[in-house]
Amino acid sequence: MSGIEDVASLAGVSKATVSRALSGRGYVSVETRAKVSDAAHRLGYVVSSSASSLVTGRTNNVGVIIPRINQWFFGSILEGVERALLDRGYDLMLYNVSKTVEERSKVFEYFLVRKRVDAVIAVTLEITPAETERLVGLGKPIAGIGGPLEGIPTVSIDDVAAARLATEHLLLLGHRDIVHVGGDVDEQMDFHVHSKRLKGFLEALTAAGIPHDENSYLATRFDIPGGYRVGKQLLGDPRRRPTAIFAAADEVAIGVILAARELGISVPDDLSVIGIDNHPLSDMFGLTTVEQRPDLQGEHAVDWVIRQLEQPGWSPDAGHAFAPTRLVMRSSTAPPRPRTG
Amino acid sequence: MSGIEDVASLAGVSKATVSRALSGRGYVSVETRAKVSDAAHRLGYVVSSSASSLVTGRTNNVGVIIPRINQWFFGSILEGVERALLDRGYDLMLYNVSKTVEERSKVFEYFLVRKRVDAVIAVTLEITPAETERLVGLGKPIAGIGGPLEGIPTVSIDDVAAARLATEHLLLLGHRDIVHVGGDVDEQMDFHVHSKRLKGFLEALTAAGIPHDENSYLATRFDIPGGYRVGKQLLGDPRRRPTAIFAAADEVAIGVILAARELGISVPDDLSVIGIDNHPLSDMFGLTTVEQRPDLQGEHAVDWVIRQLEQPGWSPDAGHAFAPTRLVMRSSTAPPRPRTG
DNA sequence: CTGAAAGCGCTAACAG
DNA sequence: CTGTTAGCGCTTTCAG
Repeated sequence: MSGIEDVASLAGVSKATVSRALSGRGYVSVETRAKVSDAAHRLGYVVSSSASSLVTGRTNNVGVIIPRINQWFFGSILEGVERALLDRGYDLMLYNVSKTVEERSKVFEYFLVRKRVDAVIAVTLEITPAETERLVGLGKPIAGIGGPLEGIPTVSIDDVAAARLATEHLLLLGHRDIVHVGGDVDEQMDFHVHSKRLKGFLEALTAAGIPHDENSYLATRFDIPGGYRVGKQLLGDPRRRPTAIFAAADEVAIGVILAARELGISVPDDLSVIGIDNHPLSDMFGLTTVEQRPDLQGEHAVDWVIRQLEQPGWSPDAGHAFAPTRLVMRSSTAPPRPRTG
Repeated sequence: MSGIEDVASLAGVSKATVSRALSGRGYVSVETRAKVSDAAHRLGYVVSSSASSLVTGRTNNVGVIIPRINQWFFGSILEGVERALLDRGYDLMLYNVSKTVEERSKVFEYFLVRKRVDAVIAVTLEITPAETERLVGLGKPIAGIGGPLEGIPTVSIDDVAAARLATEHLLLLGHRDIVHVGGDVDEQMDFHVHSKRLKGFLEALTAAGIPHDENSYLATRFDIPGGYRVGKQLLGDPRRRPTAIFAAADEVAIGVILAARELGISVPDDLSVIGIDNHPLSDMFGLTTVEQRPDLQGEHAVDWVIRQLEQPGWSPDAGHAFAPTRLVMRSSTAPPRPRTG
């Protein structure tokens, strides 16, 4: 494995010139540059990142803290972040951190501090003020995705607006008897998501002058089995059955649809269902949904931190950016069936 | 950010002693060690990984090359690898590499070589001999998960045996008319998986003296919509309908079940279905399956590379290890319905 | 535009 | 058991 010295002597220049030629920093004549990169190529030379980091203080690494991987939302974020990072020449250091305190502290106290990363992207992390302080104290660019993090710029969709949009769609179709199935407070996502989506739902109902009570809302796990379970329970009794359900996530909505099918309830004839996400399976189930693009949110966060890295002094205008959403209409919604009798 | 020098002077010892005390390498008296770690703690000192890597040549980083993230099998592997790595004090550098040549070469030629990783774990990568050579040429421990990689130790389940097990289960129940739904050759996983599972299927049929022809096998995408599509097509015509289907992955099996339900075909009364994976959704669909644990495969690969790192000279006995599988029986399989008439 | 020299912060002999 | 010393491989002034 050849070093900069080898390249220098093969090219007939000094180490300094090789460094300048290869890194692009500083003036090098065109022909010298050519000679150098030729020599580097022939030797298969590649800079030692440790040596280079040692002197520059930059690692070209971005740490990503994410609570889980094997779930569409999180996986998509990770894919988006990864792509964006690789594109820009950075490496991605993955920290899959669950909610257990020890694991978290291990990452916060130990891994992240070892001068291994230039910046940090935190995904839907509900962190304590102390942890935030620690992160910020590193003096490194940080961006969050998902929940708002006090004192850290974050990107997410506008959960309230998305929920309102979904609810309004049902309202516009003529539904009056709508139930919202949201997420469990201490499961999966940070709870802001759940409360905000509920808020948007209630706002839309209120604006339309539709009354609601505690039966208008149900919580369950944010996955297909969670939706299925709640669907069975909610749709089992024909007298209590709403004409439409707004699920806070597509997976939940799909679970509801599966439950409805098993109960012989036709979607959308007897029941309209709408979700949020545009999950890959949603198309197959004809699910109407408010699309969010976690991968783009990931890219956005990457842009932020890299910009801060490359233009020192720059910082995001606002503490928070909203990623776009849009309504994707499919066959799971329709006007309520006119009452017979 | 204080350096080793600061700790040394606060503790009243030399830099070398600090290094020894904190890294655990070399002899240090108990009391000195205490003094040193106390000082380090008070200063919030943490080694500079670049400096340390520069001299030791070790980065405490393991690179993971994986073709996709947002799919149960791959996500589970990644979770398993991540957990194992963090446990052992290593960081994980993620390279999400699709099949496009440019992306791959970028990783192989550039990222991996920058002395950034001590070892590499390659997940279901079908790499060219040249790429293998490049990887091996790095002189770093490598392990593969999934497809066998020529010249690289790998871990995977025994696909042939797993498929045989699934098929034998159906056979034992009395099924004679079984169709295998496998994966598209140029989709998703490397094609060895598909051909091996087909092989196991055919072996079991042959051993049982059951004839098969080209209609015994169908390929589709390894996901729920893929299974659904093929299910609709295969089950649409009552005269061609088999009594059982062995899907090469649970997601495909679930798609088949959904298709069957829509066609009014009862599972398992009219059709038995079995898959491979034990996907989280399988329970909900009552799917009988051959369980594989991608997370454990990930841990196994981590063990291998770390062992090589920590005991130089050690190498896996065999070029390949089989991860365990087991049959998880649920309600989607039953004896074929006795012929009427 | 290029070269010489001085480290970046740590570890690994080697003596003591 | 501990200190001294010499780099690891690069980048960056600072002169030319």
